[in-house]
Amino acid sequence: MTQQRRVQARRRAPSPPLPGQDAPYRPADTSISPSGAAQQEAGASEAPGREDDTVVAMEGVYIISVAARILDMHPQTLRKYERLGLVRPGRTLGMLRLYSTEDIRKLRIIRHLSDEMGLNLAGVEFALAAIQNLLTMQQRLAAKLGPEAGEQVREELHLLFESLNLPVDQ
Amino acid sequence: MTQQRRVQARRRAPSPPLPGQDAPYRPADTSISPSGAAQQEAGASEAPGREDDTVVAMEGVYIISVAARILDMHPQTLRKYERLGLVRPGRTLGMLRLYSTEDIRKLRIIRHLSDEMGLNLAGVEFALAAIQNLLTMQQRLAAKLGPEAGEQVREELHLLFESLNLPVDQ
DNA sequence: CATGACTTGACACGACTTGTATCAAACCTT
DNA sequence: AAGGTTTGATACAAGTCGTGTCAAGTCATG
Repeated sequence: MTQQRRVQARRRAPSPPLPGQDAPYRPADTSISPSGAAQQEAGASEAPGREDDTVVAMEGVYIISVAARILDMHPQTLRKYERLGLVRPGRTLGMLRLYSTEDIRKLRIIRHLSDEMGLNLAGVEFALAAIQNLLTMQQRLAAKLGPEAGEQVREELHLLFESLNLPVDQ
Repeated sequence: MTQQRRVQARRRAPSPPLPGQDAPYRPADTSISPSGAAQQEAGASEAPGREDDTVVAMEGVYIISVAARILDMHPQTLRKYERLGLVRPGRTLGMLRLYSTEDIRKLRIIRHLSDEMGLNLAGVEFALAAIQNLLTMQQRLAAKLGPEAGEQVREELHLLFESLNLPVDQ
């Protein structure tokens, strides 16, 4: 009843747009995806002027500066998340990080768990593991119990995610 | 692979057994349970000399000092948890907190989530809600799909809790 | 080859969280 | 009435976490 929210809403924009060396624009080439593709797509999703959550999903990979812009997160934060094992972006031949759209989606969930729900990184790790395990559990149950029971399980899981404020699209 | 553990193991015994006023022994009477019952039972589960997790479950209620001794947690910590809505102990007529064995069990889970797994309190709240919702989901599915499918669900949930390191006995 | 732009890892700082210590006041039992 | 305990409030120390900064390395371009 009392149950205060304890949402801190730290992070996010205490810093003016100072041109510090860590929020650049044009990425180095990738040597994996067709040369320059990441750069192009990143530019495309930035140009329309919409700023945050509702960026249209696009296929492709992004180097860290572009991924950071898309997510509105600090590049150092993304690096730290990788060090802690929360995400695992690919690498170019030159060892540059490459964030896939799947990584971006995962990072959005991480951002929600951290900012909106106030979890620390251990909690984020736990929640991600829980989501992952629940989804595979759903698969197994559907395989074992047949399609209609599987559908019931899917519905229940949907309700669960909803009541836990987990933005999982299944 | 790299994936370091990030277990901090803070709390727990940086303080010598100084006789500060907040770790007493004999509780005040309760006026709800038969007079002195809490005290007796607390004494019983302490006397055998075993110290921590494997205390045999007993029915009864405990005032905060006894509960704190049983759990090896600081009374102030228990009060703070109540303020945050994590536990909701009963009260005597004189407003003393009364912790049931169910509360004790819940507090053990909280302690595990916090100490062993490193979750902050927001994460603990999330995990507790997840556990609760999963258990009621299990009930609903068993009711809808019948006993054998219900048993399958129960098994899957057991595996889930296990792989998430959640000490839930179901 | 030289230059510029960018990323990399490492370190440090400030804000916040959290368990614990401390205090005066109120309560209960002897 | 006296002693012991709980209560709520406040304060402090240690840890967490996002972010700023730096030198060194990599890559494309002129």
